[in-house]
Amino acid sequence: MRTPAIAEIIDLLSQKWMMRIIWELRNDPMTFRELQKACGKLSPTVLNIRLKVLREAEIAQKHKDHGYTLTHMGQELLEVYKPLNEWAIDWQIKRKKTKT
Amino acid sequence: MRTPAIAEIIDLLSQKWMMRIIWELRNDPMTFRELQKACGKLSPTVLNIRLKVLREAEIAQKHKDHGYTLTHMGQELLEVYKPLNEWAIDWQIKRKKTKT
DNA sequence: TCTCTTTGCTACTAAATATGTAGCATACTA
DNA sequence: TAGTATGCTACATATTTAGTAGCAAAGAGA
Repeated sequence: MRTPAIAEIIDLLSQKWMMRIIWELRNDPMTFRELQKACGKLSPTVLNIRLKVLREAEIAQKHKDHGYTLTHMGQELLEVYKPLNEWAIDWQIKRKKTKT
Repeated sequence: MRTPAIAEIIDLLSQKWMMRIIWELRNDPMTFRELQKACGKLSPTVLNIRLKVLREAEIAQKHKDHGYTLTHMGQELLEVYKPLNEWAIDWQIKRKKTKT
């Protein structure tokens, strides 16, 4: 029995900063340092490792001149963030009601 | 400027094993130990911490008798996994073509 | 040509987080 | 009443991340 596709992407996305980096790349293109700033306290060590993985996974790519962009697959992955975003807004509202 | 809802859920889901635990909870209900086995090498220490966060976030809940289940919000979050799963299958196919 | 910036990225140590194993208290089962 | 399964904690070891400094390459301006 082989690893299901979903398990593979869950593993990849579960690494710290991974989802965030993809999310920040929605504003194509981003330089290495812009990405770092956008994420807050993300060390260059980790960013470099994450970008390497994202490139190998063909989700992001390095642009000729400067900066990084999402590949076509990457952009389609970004589409998944939409329902997540909608869910998150709902979640925030419902939790506010529950609190205090 | 407050934290966007999406950023909050990205932070939560980016913790190691978090996405996986939610995914495994699709087969409601799961005991603590079943969850641990399902995830592979997930230590009880971490599982306990994650479950606490998930309960506070009202995504999972502890069942009276044994085991854990997703809340209503949790089940709706699981819906987001569907487009992710479809994407992942596509991704796996396309990457196979590229390789070797 | 000589600085001054900005780029992507590496090195290295300290801090944070996860693993792995043992085991405890409770509750149910035979 | 001994056995088993439950949720969970403790703690030492291993892995991962943060934080800072800095380098080599590329471009801009004087």
